[in-house]
Amino acid sequence: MPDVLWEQHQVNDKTRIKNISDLAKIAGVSPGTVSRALADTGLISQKTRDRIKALAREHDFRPNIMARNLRIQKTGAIGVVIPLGHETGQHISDPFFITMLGLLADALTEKGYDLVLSRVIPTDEDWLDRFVDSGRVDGTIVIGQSDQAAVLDKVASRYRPLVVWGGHSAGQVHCSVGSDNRLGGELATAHLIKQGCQRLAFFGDPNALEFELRLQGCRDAMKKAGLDGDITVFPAHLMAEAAHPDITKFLGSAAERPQGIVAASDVIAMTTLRVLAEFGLSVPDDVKVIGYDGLELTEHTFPRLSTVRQDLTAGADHLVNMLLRRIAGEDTESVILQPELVVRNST
Amino acid sequence: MPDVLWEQHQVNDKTRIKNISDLAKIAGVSPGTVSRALADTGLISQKTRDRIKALAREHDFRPNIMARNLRIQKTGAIGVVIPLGHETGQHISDPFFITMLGLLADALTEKGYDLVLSRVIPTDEDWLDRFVDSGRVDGTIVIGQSDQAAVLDKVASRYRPLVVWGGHSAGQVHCSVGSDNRLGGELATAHLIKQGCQRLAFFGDPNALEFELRLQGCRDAMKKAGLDGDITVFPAHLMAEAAHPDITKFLGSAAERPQGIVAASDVIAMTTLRVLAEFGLSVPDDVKVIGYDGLELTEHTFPRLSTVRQDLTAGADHLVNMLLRRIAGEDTESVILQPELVVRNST
DNA sequence: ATGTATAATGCAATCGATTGCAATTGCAAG
DNA sequence: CTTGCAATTGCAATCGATTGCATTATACAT
Repeated sequence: MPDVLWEQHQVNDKTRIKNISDLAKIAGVSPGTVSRALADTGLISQKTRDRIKALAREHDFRPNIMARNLRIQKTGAIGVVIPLGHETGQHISDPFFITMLGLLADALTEKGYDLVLSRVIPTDEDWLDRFVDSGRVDGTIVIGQSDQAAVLDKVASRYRPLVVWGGHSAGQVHCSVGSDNRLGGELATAHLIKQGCQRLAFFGDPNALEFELRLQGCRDAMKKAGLDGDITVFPAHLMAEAAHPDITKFLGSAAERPQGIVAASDVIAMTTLRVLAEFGLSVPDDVKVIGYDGLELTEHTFPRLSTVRQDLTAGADHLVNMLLRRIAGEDTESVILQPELVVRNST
Repeated sequence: MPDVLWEQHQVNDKTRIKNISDLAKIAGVSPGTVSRALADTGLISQKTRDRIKALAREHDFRPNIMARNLRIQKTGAIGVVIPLGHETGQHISDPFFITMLGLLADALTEKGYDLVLSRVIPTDEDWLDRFVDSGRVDGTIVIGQSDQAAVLDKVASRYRPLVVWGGHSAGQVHCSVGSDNRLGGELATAHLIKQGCQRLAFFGDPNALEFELRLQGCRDAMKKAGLDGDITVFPAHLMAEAAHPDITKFLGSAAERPQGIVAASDVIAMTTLRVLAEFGLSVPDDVKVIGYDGLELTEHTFPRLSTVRQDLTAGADHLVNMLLRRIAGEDTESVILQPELVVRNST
């Protein structure tokens, strides 16, 4: 351990290159030249450029990013914000967010951007303004509209580099990427009906835009199948911990137990599966359950969960590509991806 | 006074306030005064301070963060990096990472720091140097040592603001926070033995430091129980997708099927549960399985998974508190948290 | 050589906020 | 009405890299 301290001293008292001017001095050129050499503009002769780069490597010097950012007026970072609007207790560790976040991290890293993560609980209607105006990021990706569609529209009308993962509704101002939630809901419901379900329930809070759309899809399917009566809507919480007691109560007291349950998300579906098991009900024999999202964890439930898969990888790629185009000043249209029915053992 | 207001509106309608000098101009003071007023240094008289703040709000002006960062030589951001070393295919969406990430996001946000996320696949031994020297962050949290303990030690010897989630081993240079992995492994194994298991297996790759420690704990427990023969070590992959075929093969061909399985992580345990179900084996009757981490998802498996819980919330809090202290120049000791045995239905 | 075109480099002004120090104002006591 | 001291405010130099424009070095042709 003493050696360590000693080493530090050694390194420190030798010529410590702290900025471009220092390097310029020992290279015998001007700071501007160093800057250009390091930046690989074609303006500097091969020879001096190599020499400067070698020196930089030798002293392991890296240009100060803050100064660079200030000068070029860019941060090199993209903000990813997760609004937890319609569900105050909701946690960022929701598997869906997390999956999306990981994919975005990969896509952004590949493009050379940093990802700054922000979990926001919308308290007033300026939360997004504050974030985008903070000057910390060059662009912003919002994951999920929650119940904040109005805020998103407001900001989008003045702030270009903004894209949103979520549903698309008529007249929407902000640019979004998401699956066709209504179609997805219809696929799920039609499948349940085909499996013989008549009494259906929808587990999820329609205050979230995407869930609302999925629910509409459910109704579409029922209409097409000529089923009368409405689907029972139960606004289950998003988080498993919170949803479990709710769903238990609902299923325990429901006068007529639904034969088929469309869950608004895989996490809700998983929780439902567990509650049903606790009631001693068999899935899919007694009740059929289908999820939504197509997360990897649906492979590991028992029984394996049928679901409506959204291609999140493609979605993440779209989000970052479109965002970069918007940063570059281009205009972009919202993208609606095709959802895909995945039939496994729970239906 | 009226003239002033009128003038202000003129300005407001026409030119946007871009920087502190603009605001200083319309306030009739110097830029320095504006800076001090907005920063709430006690140096500016109540009256002018209020006036300036009001103007700032009116024009919704916020000082440029990049300029501020450059001047005060701080970024206001903390890097969180996830090295995916011993497992190239491993994905950031691993539930454990994600959970930790969410907790860190909360803790950092609360302290006023941004979180910049970086997923790194260590290709050479300079990956961490590059990150910490990039100048984008004031400090760095590494989640998981993976097989990169040497790199962490190297960087830690010269870069103070670094803390690591993971195991603690003798002579370790970097400052870490983590549970007592060896004890945790022992707890899990002792529990299995107490439930009557004799032939045991450990699922997980000991190349990762934490897993190695957990495995040592397993051996400790066996020794204490006087069991002869070693525990069978099977280096299952971390990701469920990759682990599933592996485990299937292993359990299908193992001459003597283990009676108890200690999984190095909850995710591995979950996958094991699924494979066993597919073999038609009953848990816990035929085989007992215990996980490690105590993630929330273990509540939702079937059967509910016994596991060794690490208090990740406390861990995250320690990580950020210690990091902030290190940034402030203090020294900190590694922290070892107590793991806790959680017995549910899989053992 | 001499001129000219072109490739390399240097110069100095930015980007916008912070802050040590100097200058001013305010206020009270003399 | 000074003088003195403290409370405010202004001035100007930073922080470090980038870049338009000016200038010098090099190459090539005549």
